Amino acid sequence: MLNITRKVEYALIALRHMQSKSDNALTSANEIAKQYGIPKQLLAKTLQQMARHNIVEATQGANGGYKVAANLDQISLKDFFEKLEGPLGMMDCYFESDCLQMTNCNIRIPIQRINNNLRDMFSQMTLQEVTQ
Amino acid sequence: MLNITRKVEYALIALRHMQSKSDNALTSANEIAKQYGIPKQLLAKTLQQMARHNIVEATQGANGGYKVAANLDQISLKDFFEKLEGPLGMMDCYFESDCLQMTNCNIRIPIQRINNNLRDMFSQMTLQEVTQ
DNA sequence: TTTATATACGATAAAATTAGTCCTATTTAA
DNA sequence: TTAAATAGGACTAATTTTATCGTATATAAA
Repeated sequence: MLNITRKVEYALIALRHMQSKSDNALTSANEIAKQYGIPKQLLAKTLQQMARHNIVEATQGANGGYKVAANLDQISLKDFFEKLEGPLGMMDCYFESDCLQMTNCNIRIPIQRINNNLRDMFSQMTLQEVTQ
Repeated sequence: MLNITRKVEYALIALRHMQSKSDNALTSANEIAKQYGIPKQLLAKTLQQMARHNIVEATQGANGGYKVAANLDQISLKDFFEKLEGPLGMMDCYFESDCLQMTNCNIRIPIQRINNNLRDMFSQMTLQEVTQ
């Protein structure tokens, strides 16, 4: 319960791998996929998604690849998770309001308190802490 | 991401509902299911599971039902979640060690740190805080 | 200019998990 | 004896997650 997704897992592995290299070195999706036994296409999509969010920078073509583009200590884990997977919360009604039971629901408020704690916690942790 | 399951949600709704009644009053699965629009059978199973863990106490037969049996302020949310859904952690390798990539994995240690934070947070919150 | 190796990305399929239902047994008050 | 309730195993349906397929585009190097 409360598992992170493979996508996030792969993204973290990739970031950490890239951070261990010199600043301008490029890393291909293939290289990471092989080394860690990760499905290449899925990893590629994840890297592309990070590129769209300017977390990594892509270089196309032969000898291309990715490198870290952002200051990872300025990106909270909350933001990182949300960039990859969308809203971070224990129940959807934190964000959406189309639950039919809303008027009857007796745990909405307390769940929101928990949610806030959870989001605060991940807001205070940075990507750097995981990938350094 | 990081959603709780319906089972946990239904359990919380049921507990809160029961807590709003006088101490020895019994509540049937049917009553809760109707009032909150929850599938009755699924709710019943959830109540049964809580009964097995002595969170609620069941009375069988006609006019039977459930009532809160435990001191909810002495049960952490972590324990509650784990009673209903098993190990609480962001990645299974926190508990299991059969991941083939273990030797290569570069994020195991940092993820364990996050996990510890997460578990600590839910260890410090009580069921009572959600259901009061 | 061709080829090989990359990224980009939409569409779809497969797998796993979660949610819900069905059925039967047992218990107990009326 | 009947009705209403819990107990729980087996199964089905729905949803989400994970992975693959196919094609387009970019670029370095032969």
